Amino acid sequence: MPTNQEAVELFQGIADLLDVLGERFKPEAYRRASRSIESLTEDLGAIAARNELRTVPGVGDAIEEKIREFLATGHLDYYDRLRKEVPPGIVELLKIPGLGPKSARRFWLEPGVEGPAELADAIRAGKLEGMKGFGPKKVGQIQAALAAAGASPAGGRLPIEVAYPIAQRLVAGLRAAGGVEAIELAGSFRRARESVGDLDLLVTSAEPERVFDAFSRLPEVREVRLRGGTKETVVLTQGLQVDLRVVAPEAFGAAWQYFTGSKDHNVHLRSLARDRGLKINEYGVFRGDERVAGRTEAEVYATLDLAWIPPEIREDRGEIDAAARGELPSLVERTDLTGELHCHLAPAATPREVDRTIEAARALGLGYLGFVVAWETADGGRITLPAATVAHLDSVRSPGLRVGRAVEVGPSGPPGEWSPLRADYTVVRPTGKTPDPPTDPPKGPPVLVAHVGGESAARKWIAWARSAGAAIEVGPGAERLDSTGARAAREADVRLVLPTGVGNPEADPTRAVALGFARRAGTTKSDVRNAASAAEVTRAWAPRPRA
DNA sequence: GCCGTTTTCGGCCCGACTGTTTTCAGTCG
Repeated sequence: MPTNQEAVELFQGIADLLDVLGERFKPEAYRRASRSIESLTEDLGAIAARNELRTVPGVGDAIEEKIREFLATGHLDYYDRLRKEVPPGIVELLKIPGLGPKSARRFWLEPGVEGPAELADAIRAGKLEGMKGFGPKKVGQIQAALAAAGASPAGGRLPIEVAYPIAQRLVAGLRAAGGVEAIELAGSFRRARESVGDLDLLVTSAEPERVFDAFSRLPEVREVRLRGGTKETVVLTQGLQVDLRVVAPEAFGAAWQYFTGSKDHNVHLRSLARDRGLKINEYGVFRGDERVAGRTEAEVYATLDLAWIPPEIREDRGEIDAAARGELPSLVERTDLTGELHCHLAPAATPREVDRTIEAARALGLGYLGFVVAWETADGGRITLPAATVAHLDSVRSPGLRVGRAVEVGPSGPPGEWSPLRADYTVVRPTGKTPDPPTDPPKGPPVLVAHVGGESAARKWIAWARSAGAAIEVGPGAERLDSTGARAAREADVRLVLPTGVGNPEADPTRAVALGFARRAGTTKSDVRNAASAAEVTRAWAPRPRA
């Protein structure tokens, strides 16, 4: 059976083809359906089996029919027919920055160009001269874009944990340059999407020119792609595009809302506004010429009688209706976290490092801190912290902070059996030898599943965690649940664990990104194991030995 | 092709920027 991702690509492909064929509204309809499927947390096949495809936003009679055909046969006649009408290279042209469907169609129909390479040849041969709307400057841009596309294919999306430190540096750089009053990040970064295609920065400033100049001169900026009175677009050395916009303070909320998106969320808001005789744009909410809101996001939402909606769930997946009914979930906050359950130290960590970590936990106000004292590595090796270090963490008496021990093992044995060390609880991880969950539920102390990522592994381990009463860790990277996995876990009534960042100074993005993923999945405090009270979490831990 | 507390037909977010334009079209987000 085809995967959701294959359906996403199928409908995107149809949209591109329809675009080139000159269709007006169908392409957007297929893109809408494609985005909608992309944000599903369940297989299309399962939804189809329940006869609920029409509940997916953007799916109507025609697209439901096409999904069913695709699920049943693995292909789609309609798509195959469209592909016969358009040379494959014409769709490739759409990927060239600055070239859209109108231009691609004209190159195809007028000089008869059927792909990027042919277009480059046609330009060199002067075949575009005299084409209306394509003067020397435009042709030069296209030529440069074609060359750039050939040199570095796919300017793909960046994982958010990779983009995170880049974004922090850009913000810090702009602040240091001066002239900046408020500065915030928007776009899919703010919505905590797993990957970002670009970064959106929003600034208020009395001196936009000064800010743009400073932005252009940041060390990571490779080229300035465009610059106007209110926005500047640059490309960073590693290829990421960044948009910087300067807005007036009284419009900051409207602009932040607008540039945070998502597109579908904004379109929905706008149609609500229209129904009320209001107009929303990035400058504010207007009744006629009168601005009625715009300084803060909450103000903008309030004009539509909506509560402020957290950015992580602005995907037009029902959050607007929920806000209208006053039924938005109260999403987990950083300050809800009561402790850390998965703190790794270096294999040769000293007692001093234990103390430093405990200090960090105290600074965050955590009520418990579980150190992994022995662990099985991904390739089946075994590591135990130095005896003096383990003895030291047992001896620590820190008022208000309960220190615990965890042992991290593969799923093969009864958890913890191989370890000579007492453990308050067990962390289970898939290993190279045994990536699948054990058939029997674990016996003994409470269990946290960590280092699980990837769609199929996540599915299996969520099912196991459910039967075992275990929790699963959320966060960035291939070894933790992303927002889709977190939602699946939540829907299976499996508790989540969020990293606090304690004990891992390198992992600044980890804590923030994990929290974003959890919120994106609609997670509330009660879904998170390490947001319960310290007493509740540590109740099952072994009694402390006397010092 | 989708969608509906104004609609089952007639709409479909809206503005910045660029280049090529004598008033606008295309692209992008």
